Amino acid sequence: MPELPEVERARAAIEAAGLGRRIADVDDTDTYECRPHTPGEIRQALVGRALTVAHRRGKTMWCDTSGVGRSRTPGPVLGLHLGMAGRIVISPARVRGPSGPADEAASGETVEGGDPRPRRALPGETRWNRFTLFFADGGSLVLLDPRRLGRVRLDPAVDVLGPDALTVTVAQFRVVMARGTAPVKGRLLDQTAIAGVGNLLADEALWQARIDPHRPVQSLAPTDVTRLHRAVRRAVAAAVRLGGAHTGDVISHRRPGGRCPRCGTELLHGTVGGRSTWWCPLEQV
DNA sequence: ACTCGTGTTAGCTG
DNA sequence: TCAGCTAACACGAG
Repeated sequence: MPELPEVERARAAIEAAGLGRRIADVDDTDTYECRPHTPGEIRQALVGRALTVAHRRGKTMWCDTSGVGRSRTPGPVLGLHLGMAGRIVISPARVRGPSGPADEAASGETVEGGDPRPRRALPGETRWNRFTLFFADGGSLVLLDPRRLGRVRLDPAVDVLGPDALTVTVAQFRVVMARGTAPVKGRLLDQTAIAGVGNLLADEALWQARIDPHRPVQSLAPTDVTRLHRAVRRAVAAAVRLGGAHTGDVISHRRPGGRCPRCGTELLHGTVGGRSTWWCPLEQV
């Protein structure tokens, strides 16, 4: 799951529970998740530092890091991407009991980011842990990612992303939609055009705006573009508020036999912009 | 067994 | 050179 709303939830979790904790060790040995870094490279760069700020643009997160010890020179930026199935789990500091760390009691609560829906992973399940920051206080920040399409990397390129979908202005949106022949859904999914719209949010916004996902961007009238801009921002904001991209009005109807929640027409299914797409053939024109 | 997929990107094509 | 498209990635879920 993650689209922008789930990533924002993960960012907020890091902000709430992951900042200012000294990094004592790092498990960066998953060569898929940490590509193109080699095992030990991220560990070497981060041990002794702490995360200081958690940022997000679209579906990409990145954290600033502190200097080591008393050094004021900041460390590298830690980029985090949840891919298609990633989650962030942050566990609290452990309180050392009189007989040592073995009988610690947790202080505070485990904080999660990413898709909030329940899943099958058993408590204590670690096989999907792809990257871990072990804090000096005994807690940790873990990136879980069954599908291994997430990415952890130092100093990620953020400037290649388009404006964030939550805050994109209508002027920026017009520029993005002004050129080319791509289907409008494909353009919405292009992270260098607009950052943060994934497959579900794209279907939801196009349905809200009553625009056929196949329409070439150049064929959109100015009123279509302004309507779509509003629909994108509203759909993303509502999904952030409600807890995920799956909360959209049309999303639960994206299945064989599913009908348009407004007019009852059976939704059509196809591939647009390389992704599975559902739309109302009567209203989306 | 087999298909699908809420993301990204290298590589191909016109 | 560039926009657009496809396959591949990796692996769980139905």
